Amino acid sequence: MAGRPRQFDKDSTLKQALDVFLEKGYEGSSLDDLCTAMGITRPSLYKAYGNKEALFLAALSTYRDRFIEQVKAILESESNGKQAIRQLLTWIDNEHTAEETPTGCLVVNSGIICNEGYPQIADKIAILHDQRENILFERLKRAHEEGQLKADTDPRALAQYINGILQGIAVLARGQRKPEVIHNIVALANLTLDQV
Amino acid sequence: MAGRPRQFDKDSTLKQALDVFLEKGYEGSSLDDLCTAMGITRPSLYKAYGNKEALFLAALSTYRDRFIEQVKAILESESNGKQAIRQLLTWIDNEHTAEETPTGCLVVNSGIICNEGYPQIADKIAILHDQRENILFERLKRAHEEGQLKADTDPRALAQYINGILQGIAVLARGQRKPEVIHNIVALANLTLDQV
DNA sequence: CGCATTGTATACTGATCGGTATATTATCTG
DNA sequence: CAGATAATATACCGATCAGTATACAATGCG
Repeated sequence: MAGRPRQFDKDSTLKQALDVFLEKGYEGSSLDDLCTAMGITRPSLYKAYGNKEALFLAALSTYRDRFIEQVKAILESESNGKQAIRQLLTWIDNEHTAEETPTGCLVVNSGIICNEGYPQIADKIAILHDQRENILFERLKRAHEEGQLKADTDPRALAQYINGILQGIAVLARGQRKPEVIHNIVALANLTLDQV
Repeated sequence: MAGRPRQFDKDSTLKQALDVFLEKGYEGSSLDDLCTAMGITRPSLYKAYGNKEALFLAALSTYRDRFIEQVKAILESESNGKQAIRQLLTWIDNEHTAEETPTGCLVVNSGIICNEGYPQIADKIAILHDQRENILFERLKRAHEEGQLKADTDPRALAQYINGILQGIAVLARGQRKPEVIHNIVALANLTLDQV
């Protein structure tokens, strides 16, 4: 038998929680912060999501889904694999320099803090890192097979390199650095792509 | 008139505090954690360092000093600027893959967490980031002037790129990733250096 | 309507946080 | 030794943390 219906939209409150986590990090986001931003009270939050860690994991999942969806779309938008990676770098550049608030990347930010003391989060972060690398790898492997990369280029190593570039950019975007810095990094990463 | 002498070595306890901050981050390191690792009690810590934030800033300074000293030595160990950067990348690689505990880089780790809520720390982190970039820039500028880089290469942009690579590696080193990943990134960054 | 069910609001819990007041201990000076 | 000074140890402070017990409000079903 159904009782009183939930008086908020679970997806939109989750999105609001995600914004808080992005800005303040996992430990830095208190339940007061979260409840205020989500416009609900603590018992409602716990009924809907379980606890703080489960809420974070749920937010992390939506973040991952959004991110991977966009990355896949970009990687498939170009028939040339190398060109697809260049598009990805440009997109990441815009993504991290357009916004006002320097939030960086939730996966990178959380991976730095939560590797100890929060095993569930650490495990999930590790999986997300692997997923990212693998998406890049799959696309580059195809490019390699299609002869768009040099024969002696290792698609796995190249995927790890691009992934590393993305993480370096995420760190810089978290600070209040000038957008120019990220532009320059992307430009030089593109130089690398000329050689593989 | 001197009273009771301090019963611990301020430098060595600072080093122990640094290890805690490296492992657990600023917010994640409680005073109990710090006092236990340092082998002193809270009042002693406050007498010697002021408070938690001042202790962290002091630890950050020693970390900076150690880091910059080593970087400068490496950058000056080679007469060729490009070769010096390659040495630096190799050193960073060893540094982040040799140790057992994945600590990453204190500047990178702290910059991600403390950019809001701890203005003093955020300011210092920003300065340290600039210092790092400038050390790389100075060396690359010299290399440029000595004709070791292409005429149209911008030493500033290249310094920012290398700095970004170092930060990406620091993120990866913080996780429990395979050393192979960092090796591959360094190898591809070296490819970039062939082109500048 | 009456009842079961489920979400919401208020107010609270024990634990832990950074920081400190008080008292004691150890040193230097005279 | 006596007194001044400074570091130590114990025990505590208010604030905040994540999480919850209790009471109330809103729905569906009969």
